[in-house]
Amino acid sequence: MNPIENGLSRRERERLDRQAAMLNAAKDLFAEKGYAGATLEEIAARAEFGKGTLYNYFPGGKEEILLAIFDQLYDGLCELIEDSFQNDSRESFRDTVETFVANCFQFFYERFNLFMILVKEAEQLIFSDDADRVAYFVRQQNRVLKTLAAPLRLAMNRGDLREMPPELFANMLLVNIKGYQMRHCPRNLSKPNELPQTPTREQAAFLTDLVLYGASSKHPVEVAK
Amino acid sequence: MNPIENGLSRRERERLDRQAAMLNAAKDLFAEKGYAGATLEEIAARAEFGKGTLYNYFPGGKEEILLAIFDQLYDGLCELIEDSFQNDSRESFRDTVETFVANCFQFFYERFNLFMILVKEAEQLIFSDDADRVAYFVRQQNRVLKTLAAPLRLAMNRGDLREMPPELFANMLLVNIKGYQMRHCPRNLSKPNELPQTPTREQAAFLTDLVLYGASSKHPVEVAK
DNA sequence: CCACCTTCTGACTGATCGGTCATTTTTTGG
DNA sequence: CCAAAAAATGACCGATCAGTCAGAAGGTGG
Repeated sequence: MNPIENGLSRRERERLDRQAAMLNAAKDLFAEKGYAGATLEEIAARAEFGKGTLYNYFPGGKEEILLAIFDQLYDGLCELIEDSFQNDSRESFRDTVETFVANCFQFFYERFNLFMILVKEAEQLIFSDDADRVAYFVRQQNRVLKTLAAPLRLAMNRGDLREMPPELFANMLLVNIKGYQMRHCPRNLSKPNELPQTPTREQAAFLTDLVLYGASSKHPVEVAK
Repeated sequence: MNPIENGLSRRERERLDRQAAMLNAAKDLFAEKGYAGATLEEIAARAEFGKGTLYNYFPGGKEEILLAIFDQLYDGLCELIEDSFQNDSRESFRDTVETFVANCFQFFYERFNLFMILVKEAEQLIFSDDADRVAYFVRQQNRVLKTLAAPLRLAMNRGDLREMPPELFANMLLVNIKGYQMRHCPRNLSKPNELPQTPTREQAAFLTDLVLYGASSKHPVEVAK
């Protein structure tokens, strides 16, 4: 057996590469034609595989592919949370939150078409009577909540936030971001001559102040120091 | 034959009522499950007809139903334009435009789910290689443009707008409204405990000022009188 | 009440597409 | 270079659904 490189054999790495290629093809086609409109044959063709090969990598078929894309999305969100709250403490907690909110907007913006599809499909799936699928979404939701609750807990310990169950504020924050995004969703027409690019920083600041100065234990004037 | 009432026989009125019921069922189901996801059988069932009956009213089948919904949408938009520019001259041209913009936002808001579907399907259809379908959208587009250009022409004659081809400004206005809407699209989750309802009036004012004081021949201070 | 005509209907058909699997192709280890 | 294992493939199958049509239901006018 060949020596192992960064923990994975060549076989395993190639397998992951192929899976990723399939997922990218699927993401493109879902964004273009919707979940129902994209056929497995097209997805396979775009990834340069036969249709049957998809089933070597995703035995659960089309739905497993969709859920794998959800996994990526939730993974990306958790990573984004961790990165945003990477506390080098050079900025105030308020600015850290603003950065986090802006990062969320950016994250959403880069995936607009896909995101809209996924929201729609998620709503479809989560209201199905299949307990497994419902459980899947609950699990993912909780994972994100826990990830965000951790740095919020620290902020509470530092006195930056009023004392409360951190998951509660995590949920409030996420709900506000999603609500704001859904109200202010941009269109990534990938035409460079469209409306100006992501003017979301001041929106992030606005939302941050809104959420924070009802939850922060300090009054805005104190914070301005 | 029975006497005619408001230009239509009972037969004709009943026929139109049934068509309308079918279209409403289709709109609901398209908004709920997307165009691909809604089946003709469901649409027929919701309108309380057999599937075959749909074809008496829409011989072109599912696509004709979709296009009929587009017709309603374009009709509604033209009507909205005419209503908004109903010139009783009691308000300034700027305020008339603001009202028009706000009405557009409202119009969009009331149809959000359906609108998103339609935008998606329109993009799908308009990039098909079927010349008839492309022609249909071009025709509808021009109809709206003409309707809006008429009052703009009058405004130019009154000196409220700089001289230019009115269709040009009509197009600019519509493009801006649509662009703004797509960036600020709300979610009609029909849950009353969601974010506040349609706070779009000040957004309309903002967009109006933006569009107008690059196109108005008068400087803002002059207008303020 | 009947004959005719319109409207309605849902069983049927053909096409599409998700999913399967026997066969072919490629890779691996000796 | 070969045999065996792994991976890839696309013809095939069954389900779904848009669209058809022969016949039922209902209404109309004489």
